Amino acid sequence: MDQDRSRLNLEEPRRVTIREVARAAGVSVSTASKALNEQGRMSPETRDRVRQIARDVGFRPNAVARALVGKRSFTLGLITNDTYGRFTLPVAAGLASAMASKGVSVFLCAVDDDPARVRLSIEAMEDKRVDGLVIAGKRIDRAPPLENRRPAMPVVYANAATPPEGVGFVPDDKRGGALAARHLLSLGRRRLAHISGPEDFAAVALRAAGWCQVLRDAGLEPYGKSLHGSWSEAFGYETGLFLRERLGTERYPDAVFCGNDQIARGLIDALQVRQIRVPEDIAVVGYDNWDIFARATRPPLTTIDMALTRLGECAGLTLLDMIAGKAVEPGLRKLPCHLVMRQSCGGEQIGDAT
Amino acid sequence: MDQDRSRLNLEEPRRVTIREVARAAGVSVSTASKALNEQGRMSPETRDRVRQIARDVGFRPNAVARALVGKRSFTLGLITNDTYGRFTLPVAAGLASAMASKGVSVFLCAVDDDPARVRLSIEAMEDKRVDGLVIAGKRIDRAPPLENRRPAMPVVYANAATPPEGVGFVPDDKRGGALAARHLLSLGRRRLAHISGPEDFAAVALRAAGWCQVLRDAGLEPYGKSLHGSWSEAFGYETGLFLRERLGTERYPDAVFCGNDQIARGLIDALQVRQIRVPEDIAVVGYDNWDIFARATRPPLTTIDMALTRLGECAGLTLLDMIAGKAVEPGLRKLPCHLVMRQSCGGEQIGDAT
DNA sequence: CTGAAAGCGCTTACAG
DNA sequence: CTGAAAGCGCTTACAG
Repeated sequence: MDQDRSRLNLEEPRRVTIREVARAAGVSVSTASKALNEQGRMSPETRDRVRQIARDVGFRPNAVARALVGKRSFTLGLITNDTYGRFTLPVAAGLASAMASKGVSVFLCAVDDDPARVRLSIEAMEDKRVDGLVIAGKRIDRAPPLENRRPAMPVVYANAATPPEGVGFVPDDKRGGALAARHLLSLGRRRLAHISGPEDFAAVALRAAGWCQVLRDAGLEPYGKSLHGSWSEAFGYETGLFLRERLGTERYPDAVFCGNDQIARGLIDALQVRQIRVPEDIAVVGYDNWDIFARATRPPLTTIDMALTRLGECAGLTLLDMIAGKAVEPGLRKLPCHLVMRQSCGGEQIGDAT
Repeated sequence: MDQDRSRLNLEEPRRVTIREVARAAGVSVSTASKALNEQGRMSPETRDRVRQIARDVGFRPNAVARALVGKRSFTLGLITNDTYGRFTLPVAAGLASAMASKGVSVFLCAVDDDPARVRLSIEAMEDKRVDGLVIAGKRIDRAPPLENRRPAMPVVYANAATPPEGVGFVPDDKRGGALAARHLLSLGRRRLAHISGPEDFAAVALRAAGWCQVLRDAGLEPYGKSLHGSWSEAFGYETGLFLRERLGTERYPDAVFCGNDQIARGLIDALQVRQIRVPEDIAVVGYDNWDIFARATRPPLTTIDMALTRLGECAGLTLLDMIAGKAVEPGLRKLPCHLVMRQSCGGEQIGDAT
């Protein structure tokens, strides 16, 4: 056993405790604690001496002990049903990195959509006394199945359905749709078609609503039927092969706004087969700014970015406020999207904003 | 403040402690503890009574207190520099879910490649007394910059460079290359070309080595030069447009093994432009089994799956062994890859293994 | 078989 | 200004 440990360099380092710091400084443990935490009044000399010695011996307070006495663990849980990761990944990255700079660590709980795993995760987070929970999803009208469990700590929702009295953050999809419309109008396009994902997604309706409203404000109607299918290249491709037939229009549209980048890519590939030029004949705007797609499309895709990393940051910072007892209004926060220009719309290329 | 709490349903639930369970059961705290943990000898009656009462009042032991006294936090850290997420995401999912079923939670630390953030993360993990650390990367010949810090707890590397005395898990890329070669040979292909990523990636050399060895054992030489470029569709596409020229061959190959799915997809798109049929004229094998690419390629891609989710699981389970003090041999474990058949090679379609 | 005591490493009133 | 005491919620020897 000792052999094994040494073979793997596992010798437990006997970590230095505050007691040893206190003794080395010739003060009591409580004085050492106060010096280290800048609490209460004390002579600058002893405070500095304690801190210097702590630094010298490499003292680092045991966060577990601190959590036990302080009722704060400086720890958060992230519960997500998006194991596929398209959405949670940027959210998690933004959250973890914003929290790291506040000294807060984040537990990752991947739960699929299994209520039993959700329950287990929440219990684990409760047992470990996390200060708060971020509940993240892959669509804004669903959430991991919490059933009726109300977690014993503050909760913030991120890119997921938020209950009436909860606090949640989602991308402003309506504004995203409006951005796409305004951009295409500004380029002089007038026959504006829309192809999107399944109708039962709230995001689909919101993006379409923002899109339509801008068109109507400009005195236009959406060009042709609005088309719905899976969030896949296959749907975009198959639609692109028979675009006029599907839209029920005589002419081709001169612009298409697609509900995500995959649909946009499939569409563009099919238009190429049909010898239709993008952006000359048809301008295309995608949605998601999923790099790996948007950049690889020929031509590279102009698309809407939902700023999910920022969403993760905001969710975390708000959760920290709630944990600190600050007043936080319940409700849904819609975070701004932005347009990333590449080459699928022509027009001025202001460069790649990513 | 009380208003705020109630508005947000933040009333701190006064969680029940073991002391209350003990009192309700009419025993001492130590007896209650032993009953709950099945430690020591005691009469079945009191044990059952205590446990029943604990269940009734919904007692859940405070994991923080347990960690403090037990020197085990049932907590792991995952440190990754793959914020892009292609590799870490499946690794993290496999790790977190395998650990969850053991009652172990995983902290997510995204560090980019910034040494300062690595140091901060490791210190945070040490302070929080995690039992062990998984260090994950995006390529097998690099790792997050630990500098000379040796973490104060057991470490396992996952899909990252592993130091001589460390324990690491990587996909068996050499065998992956061999699998691709054997598959194409079995389909009767004989002019076998290879296109891969940048030469300085160890994975590139390993895949090529496995590939070449199988060819040589079959009395063949790789067909044409082996080509290297970025891990992108663009490289695959541009190579596909001028395939013979790039390979330096007179005829087209009848099969191409690509270093990743993106290159394969770019290649296939270009071959379509050139009116070359896949798989009839050229069979194509990718690498990664990145769903979103492999399925969307026309035709869907036969490719090598690195089983990264399983890699995350294995890394976690081994780390648990090390934490438990079991003997674990240092060294690199190469985990098997497997071939996923779709339609880019023809041959028997045994179905989609994903 | 059961309980009193000590202790994990820290912080926080409270005396001096 | 400094320290002794109590306590966070548990577990673990050790007596009885």
